[in-house]
Amino acid sequence: MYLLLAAHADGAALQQLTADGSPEPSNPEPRVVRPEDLPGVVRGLEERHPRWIWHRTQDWYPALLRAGVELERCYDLTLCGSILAHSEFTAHTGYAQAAEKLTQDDELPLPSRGLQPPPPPPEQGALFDAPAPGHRPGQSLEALRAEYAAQQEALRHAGTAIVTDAGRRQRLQLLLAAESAGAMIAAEMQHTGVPWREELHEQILADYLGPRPAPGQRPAKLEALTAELRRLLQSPALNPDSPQDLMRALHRNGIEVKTTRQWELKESSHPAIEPLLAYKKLARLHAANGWAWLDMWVKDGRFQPEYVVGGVVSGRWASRGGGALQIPRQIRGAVHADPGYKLIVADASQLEPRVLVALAQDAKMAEAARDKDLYAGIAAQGFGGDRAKAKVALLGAIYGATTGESGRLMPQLARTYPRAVGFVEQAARDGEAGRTVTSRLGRSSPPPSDRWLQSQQSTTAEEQRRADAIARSRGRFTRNFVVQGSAADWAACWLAELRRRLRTMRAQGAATGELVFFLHDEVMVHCPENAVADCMKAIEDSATAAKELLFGRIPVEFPVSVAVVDSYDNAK
DNA sequence: CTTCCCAGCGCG
DNA sequence: AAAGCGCGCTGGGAAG
Repeated sequence: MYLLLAAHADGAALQQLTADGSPEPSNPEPRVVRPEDLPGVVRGLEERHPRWIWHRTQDWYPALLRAGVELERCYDLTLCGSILAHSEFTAHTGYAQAAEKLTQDDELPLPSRGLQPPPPPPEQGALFDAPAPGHRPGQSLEALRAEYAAQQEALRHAGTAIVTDAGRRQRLQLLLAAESAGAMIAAEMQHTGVPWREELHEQILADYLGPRPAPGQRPAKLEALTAELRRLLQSPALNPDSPQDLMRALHRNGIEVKTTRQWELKESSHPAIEPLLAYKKLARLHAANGWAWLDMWVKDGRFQPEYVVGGVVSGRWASRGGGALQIPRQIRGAVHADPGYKLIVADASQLEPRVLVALAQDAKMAEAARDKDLYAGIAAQGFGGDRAKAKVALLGAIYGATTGESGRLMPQLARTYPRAVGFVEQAARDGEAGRTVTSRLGRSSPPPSDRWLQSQQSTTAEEQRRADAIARSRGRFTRNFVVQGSAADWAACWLAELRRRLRTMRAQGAATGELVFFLHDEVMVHCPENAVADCMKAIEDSATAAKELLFGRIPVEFPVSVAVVDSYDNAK
């Protein structure tokens, strides 16, 4: 059952659709629901397990969650439209071509075609008080119905320009489902929040920085280090937070650095370097995750960041507010389970290299990937047992390293694994030549930038040199895109499978945990102690399911390492 | 005064 | 030990 939910002047409009996006013949008339009635109506309809179709999950779902309504599945027209408009699998369809034309004409697409920046978060409670999110032309029930029908039509023809390919269609359909599930999970995780103990955070800050200072003041430890630096560098007014100021002071003392980055500073043995590095470390903690951050972002024991699904071209999520995807190790001790609960922290081990093995179908590397430690397996096969070397070489292949040790190891890696290396090399050549590349499930890289297109017109030798640099830069991007994007495909499926299993457990009346955090290849479940074993199994089963959804039954393992802890800093 | 960009560093 | 990919956030500092 498919239910389209759209904004309406009097609240919301609902219409039942068929799978291809036509009005359901037995019940074709839309129904208008007043805002205050919407949660109850939606809750009632949910019993029929519909797929909710809406312009953006962010428009509707947060407010429904606040009203206590959780839903099973949805179809996010904006996120799916963005994928379909750019995917190579649908590039030959009218849908993608219309989107392309809109881009060229520089018009605002309907409803989005993935070209809009992410929307600002809706006002608290605004949905049910005001006439609805985005009551705008182009987002009427009829416009959204037509959009859904157009997307389904494009999906039906997924394949190549010559032939519709059931495998590609299935993968793309899976991606759309996983992306939409991701949008729901993002809203649910924001609603739930990460369990965060303010007093533990404050204790960490006090240990590192000293007591909380007055606003605008440096904490005691930073103040002391500043005084020491001023003395050692004979610069009484030095502001160590100013790179320019700092650079001048270093030069006056014969420390000839070109930047003030940590690694360059470490080259020098001047006595001021050690306190300077200490200062930088602590200043970062104070500025990024200090008392101001705690005041701003943690309320009632929960950190509730906004996740931006589709915020990264590769399919990874981004986040907005609070730096949710950059929680530093220093303060992870503040992430702490509630009494009677545990945190289950699981991450996919060496995900990107394993994804490369599967993409390239490199049988030799697959042998190495049967090891729990893929790098050790590779080291044994081609690097004389030197794990560090194997790791640097493989990551270098995925990122496109050209210089340094990583670059030097590439020939050796290519000899041992011609298929795997050949796969990323091909992606790099495609990117250099201005072609797009595509993840396993069908998310394609953006077309070449204007800069790249401009550079193709180069005439002089100097221009040609710059054009080559631009092409190589795009090559590194597309080389990485196929791996990072397919890893994001896998992670999206993992997350969606896990959510489904956790919901099933709860529906069966079992104790179960809640997803509270997701970070590229890592999930955190906040879980009653008596449900830990079942949740761990769900996490592991979901990882296997994700692998098979992407690649079928292939002899490559995607192991997850799982830690059951009270506190995030004990998770590894 | 506000707005924008950069350097630097946190995460994967 | 950094570099090769992808992000967000901060303070400083320049531009408007």
